[in-house]
Amino acid sequence: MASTIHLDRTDFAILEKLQDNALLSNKQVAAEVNLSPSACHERVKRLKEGGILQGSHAVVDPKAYGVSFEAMFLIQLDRHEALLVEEFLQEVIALREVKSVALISGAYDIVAHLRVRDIDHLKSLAFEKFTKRPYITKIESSIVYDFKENRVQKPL
Amino acid sequence: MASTIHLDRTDFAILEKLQDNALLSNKQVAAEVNLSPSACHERVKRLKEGGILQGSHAVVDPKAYGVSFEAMFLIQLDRHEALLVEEFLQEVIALREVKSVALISGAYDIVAHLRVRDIDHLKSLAFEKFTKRPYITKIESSIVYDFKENRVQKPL
DNA sequence: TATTTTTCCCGAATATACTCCGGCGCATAT
DNA sequence: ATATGCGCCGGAGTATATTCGGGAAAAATA
Repeated sequence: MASTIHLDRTDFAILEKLQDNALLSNKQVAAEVNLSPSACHERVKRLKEGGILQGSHAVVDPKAYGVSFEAMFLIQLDRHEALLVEEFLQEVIALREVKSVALISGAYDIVAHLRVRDIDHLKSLAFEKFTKRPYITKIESSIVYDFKENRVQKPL
Repeated sequence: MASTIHLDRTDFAILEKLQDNALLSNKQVAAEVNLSPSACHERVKRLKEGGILQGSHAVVDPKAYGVSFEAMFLIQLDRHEALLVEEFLQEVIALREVKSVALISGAYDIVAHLRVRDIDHLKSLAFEKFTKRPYITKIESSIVYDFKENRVQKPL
């Protein structure tokens, strides 16, 4: 079972390297954590099979897709039927402009992170894909001036 | 220059595969986009050199780091001196609990996405690392019930 | 303490993939 | 019609991934 796997210092070192750069060759990772390639390979294999290493993704310049800036919508819903909310989240994440969507507690219910071409695009997105919906009470639309992300986790 | 590179359908197909799974071998990608390995390799090389393919990162189960849930802080600042804000963002993103931080326009100024061990951890994080700061007017603290992310971009 | 068991490492061997290069075909321009 | 450039292919050599067996060290057992 996944949760029963015990991770030692070396495992964390491997995870750190691969979170930083998933394209490192097994040989390179092995060298950086002072292991032979075969030993390192076995660990990585175990981490994958144990569900610790869940995948890896290339990062592509959004400009290549015509994105010029990002925005966020802070959304309030008038009622919270679980089914309705789940359906909404599904529809939202299916939009190509949506980078992420979070369902949260508090004054706002949903935070959507968007990638858009220009202001007109943002406008039409807001009005045609969001505002229209009857169960949305309020949308606070924000431009993202700066966004920083930690792709490498560290022990808490 | 990077922005002058022209991407065709095949390039986008390659980008899509690698965003979905950065560990695909060049051979596999080539097969999926109906190209010989050498031709595919040349394209990937060009995409990297052109700054389109910016890197790739492994995704690790947060539970491995003792994370049990996520939270968000919606933060208001009382003044917006650029230098102060930038410094704050730097300090925030440097925290191991912070997954991402966004500086936005509108009623709130900053959205921080956090990974925490438990409620006590969230509490201490809020009070010791955020609330303390004099220039923070208000923090709206939210639990993240659900979070969905699109790791594969599609043309707008 | 002696013995068993487990865990984890290494090195070698094989299979597979990367990488570069020469040449060909097609589309476009002259 | 001919020339030019661009992108593709296939092959050869090299490097890497992956598997396997065996051995050392630690942990558990008696």
